[in-house]
Amino acid sequence: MFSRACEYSIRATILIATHSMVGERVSLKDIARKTDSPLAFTGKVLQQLVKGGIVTSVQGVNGGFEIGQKQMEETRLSQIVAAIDGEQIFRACGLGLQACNAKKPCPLHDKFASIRNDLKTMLEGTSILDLSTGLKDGLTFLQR
Amino acid sequence: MFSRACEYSIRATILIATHSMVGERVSLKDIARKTDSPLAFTGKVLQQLVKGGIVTSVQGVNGGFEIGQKQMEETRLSQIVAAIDGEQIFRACGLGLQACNAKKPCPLHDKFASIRNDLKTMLEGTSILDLSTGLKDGLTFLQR
DNA sequence: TTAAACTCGGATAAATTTGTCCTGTTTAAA
DNA sequence: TTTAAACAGGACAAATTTATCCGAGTTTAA
Repeated sequence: MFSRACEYSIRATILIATHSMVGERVSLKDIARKTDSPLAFTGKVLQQLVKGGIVTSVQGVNGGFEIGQKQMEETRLSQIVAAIDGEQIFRACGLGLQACNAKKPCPLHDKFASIRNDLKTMLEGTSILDLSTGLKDGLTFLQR
Repeated sequence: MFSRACEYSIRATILIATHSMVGERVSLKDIARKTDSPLAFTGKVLQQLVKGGIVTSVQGVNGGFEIGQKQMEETRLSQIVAAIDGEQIFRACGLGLQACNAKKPCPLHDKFASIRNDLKTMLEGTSILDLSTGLKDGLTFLQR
């Protein structure tokens, strides 16, 4: 469904949020370890999120990644997905046809659009905070 | 959502069905042209469908691909997807975590499982015939 | 001022997916 | 029986995604 890069970025962001909730930063090293993600590659995708204004990074000793309280409340999962995988997933035809639309639909158009819209609605309705509270409370997990 | 190979295979199968409805075979050449797919690559994925028993091929002059009436009624889109992309799409965790399940869920588990099940239900409830009739009647399209 | 703990970013490598090419085999018809 | 149309399949090439490596810059604290 999502690319690896996107999966890593979501896992990382959720972890960062649980630390930011208690006023801590997380290093890339810890992120990679606690989300079972390749360190250097995760570093790359996190840079994209920094550029996208979704998380903040601080260099130097005691540096790391963090996300503001307001950011984690307001940022939607859809924004992370869009930042890494692009908007295609929200609009693309299920059969890969460029010209497919409601007026000239592919055979799967209606049925697929329905699912795709449900996905979009779900991603737009889910904040980073929503995903992070369960992890912080030990109700959900990020380990492989 | 689906791989290119899977998109091509679905497009090809739908086209084959519209021809089989009127007792014709379609050549790979025609399939590639009418579904805007790369010929040789589409040939490969069609071989997988032949091996999977979803479509039938006939070699030699006037050969081509076909699908039986019963096959197009009974074969579900889910079977094509499974034959090409595997079952992962129906079971995988949204965040790519191997160990994610209902008892030890990832933060997105419930919301994602819901969408994924809707997709599964849709694919299992859609037959090749369902997709082909609209195309045959000129109500839907396969051209890019 | 030096060392250590960090992120940043370019280069490169590995793996996977996508795509092409070419040769062989089968089949029907001329 | 020859020829041409068609699928089968191996080898290879291109493109994309995933992943690693390394040097450089930044910041804190000893």
